[in-house]
Amino acid sequence: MKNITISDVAEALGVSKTTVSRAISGKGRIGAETREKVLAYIEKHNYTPNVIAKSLAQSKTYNIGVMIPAEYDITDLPFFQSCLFGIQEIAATMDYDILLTISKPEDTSHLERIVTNRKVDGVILMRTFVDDKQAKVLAKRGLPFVTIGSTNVEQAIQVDQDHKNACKELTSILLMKKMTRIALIGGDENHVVTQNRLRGYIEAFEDAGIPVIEDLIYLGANNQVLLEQRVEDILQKGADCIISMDDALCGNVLKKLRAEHVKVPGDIKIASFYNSSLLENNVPSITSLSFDEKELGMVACRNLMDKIEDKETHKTTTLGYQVILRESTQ
Amino acid sequence: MKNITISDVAEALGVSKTTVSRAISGKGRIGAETREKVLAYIEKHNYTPNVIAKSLAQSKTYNIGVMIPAEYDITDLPFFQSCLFGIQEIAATMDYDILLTISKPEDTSHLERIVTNRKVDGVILMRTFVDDKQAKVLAKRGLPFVTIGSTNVEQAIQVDQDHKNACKELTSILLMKKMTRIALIGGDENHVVTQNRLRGYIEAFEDAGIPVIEDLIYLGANNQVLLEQRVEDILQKGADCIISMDDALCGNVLKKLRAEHVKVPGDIKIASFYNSSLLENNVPSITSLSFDEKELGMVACRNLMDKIEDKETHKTTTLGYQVILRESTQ
DNA sequence: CTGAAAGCGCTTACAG
DNA sequence: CTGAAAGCGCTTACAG
Repeated sequence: MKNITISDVAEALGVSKTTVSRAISGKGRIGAETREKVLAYIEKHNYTPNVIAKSLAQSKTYNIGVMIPAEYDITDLPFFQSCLFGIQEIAATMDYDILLTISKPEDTSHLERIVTNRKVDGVILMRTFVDDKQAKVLAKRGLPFVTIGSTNVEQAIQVDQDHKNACKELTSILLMKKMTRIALIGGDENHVVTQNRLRGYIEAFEDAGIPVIEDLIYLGANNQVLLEQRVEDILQKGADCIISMDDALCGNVLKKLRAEHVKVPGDIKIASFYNSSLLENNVPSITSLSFDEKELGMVACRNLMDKIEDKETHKTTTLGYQVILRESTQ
Repeated sequence: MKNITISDVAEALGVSKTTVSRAISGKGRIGAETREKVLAYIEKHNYTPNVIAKSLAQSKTYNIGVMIPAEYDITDLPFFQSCLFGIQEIAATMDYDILLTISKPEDTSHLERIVTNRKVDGVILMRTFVDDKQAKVLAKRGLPFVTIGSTNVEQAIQVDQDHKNACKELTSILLMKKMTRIALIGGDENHVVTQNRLRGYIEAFEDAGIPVIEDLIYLGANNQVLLEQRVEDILQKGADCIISMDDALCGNVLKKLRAEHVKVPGDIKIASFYNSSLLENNVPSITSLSFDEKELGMVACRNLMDKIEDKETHKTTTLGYQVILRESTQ
């Protein structure tokens, strides 16, 4: 039951290992006839190459690392799963596999381990941070990597959804609908994406010539108690709309409003990000920004593959969005 | 910038590669003094072993494969993420990495590829099926593997949550509360777990000496239209309670009930599985069965590691559950 | 306790 | 177009 190797094939066919290797890889000159002969034999005796040996000889692993941040709310966000799906779809077609790592973004030990152990040819970071330790590690090591989300680490190949313009367009529409006291509740301030959304929000006000009410901007709400306080605050300040930066957050906002007997959209309008299944069943239906996460993963992976194989790559790719207006802002 | 190898260390220290290898691995006799010397040098020049070379020499990859089913509702279920988290936590401590593959359970091509390419030392199947192609492939290849969920494939090491008894206890409680027309809406009939839950449901009726109403059992509801029809059916048949086999399903049931102006728990009681964030914000709060997914992943991984290293392993492990009674069944 | 040597299964200059 | 040989960086009987 021992595995058949390239030597076995060579011996059986009376050719050299070199020839067999060439027939398989398609690299180097080789006679058509010889190639056919080798390929036929291989097929018949179903020889399968030992990828580890190939790895060692080529210093390639045919693995890509995918880093998922271990966040408190990770179980709430379908985002990563959809995205991963896209990555895998592309990777599989190129005969690459995915080495998955879940870790806290400030803890680079897992990342350093897989890099040090040379277990991957490149890495995809599923989320970027304002001070991005992981991106820096990769830049320093000189390993190809792409970030999902923008970053100021120069060496990164970036693929991003256009959160800034998405948030800007949403805010503009709300302003057009005569809301002006629009509260913005945000996720982690260390996420680049949070900053981008904020920028979009502000630009919308600027374009409309309406002053931003700084008081209504709340970033970094990361627990239920704090969030409830903020919602109370917002209500007291007489806001006419709340934009939440993700559906999990928005779900909690809605919960609090319900508890306070505040009607949506009667008393206050509501909008959210991601259009995920989390709020799918909410009554009223929730206005939301929608992105294509699977496509995002596919593009990220394709770019990484290109970079690994030293092909030309776009340094930055930005994907679109949809604004879906529903009952909650009517 | 070339990587320092075991030969470099050996040469620098005037010892043999064998000695260096032994100092690092801790295998084989070696003098304490020599070992210290090697270790110190390695530390100072931060030598890191080439895992690929080690792999080739040992025929080990230090990777475990994790197979996630590509299901229509995968984005809805936080289950896999929590479980994965547990797996990775254990794997990392053993210096193993996770090779993740998402694929349709009837399509074994991805699995066969990673096995054929010898990219993993063992596999965890995240879900089992009544006719489990993936488990069969692994059994045939003789690779160590553990299944999350039970299976009739003999070679499998199984780790499961006690869905049968969980469902039985829940049903018993509902029966005790004088509900008897309890509808059961299930997921895919090909999932072993679906069958186990059904068994628990039936046993509860048997134990109570109450006849099961076959008419109220609906398995395989996999789209919204069909589901809505079934809910209409259930209402018409005068059921007093609906148990849904997962929170995504339950969310859709609740949506339909709301549309029909049926009050929960006034007109009908509701119970669900998983106790996930999906229904966290629902009003009324939903009675649910709760499992520890992360623990599940940890146990699965630990068992696989043991199997890979030829240690004793429990052939079957069953983890507990909690019944959380809330407003929806009051 | 230590080392020389073969081996893991490929790839790839180099030579012909 | 084809091959002999060295090399990738480890591990591991075997001998001493």
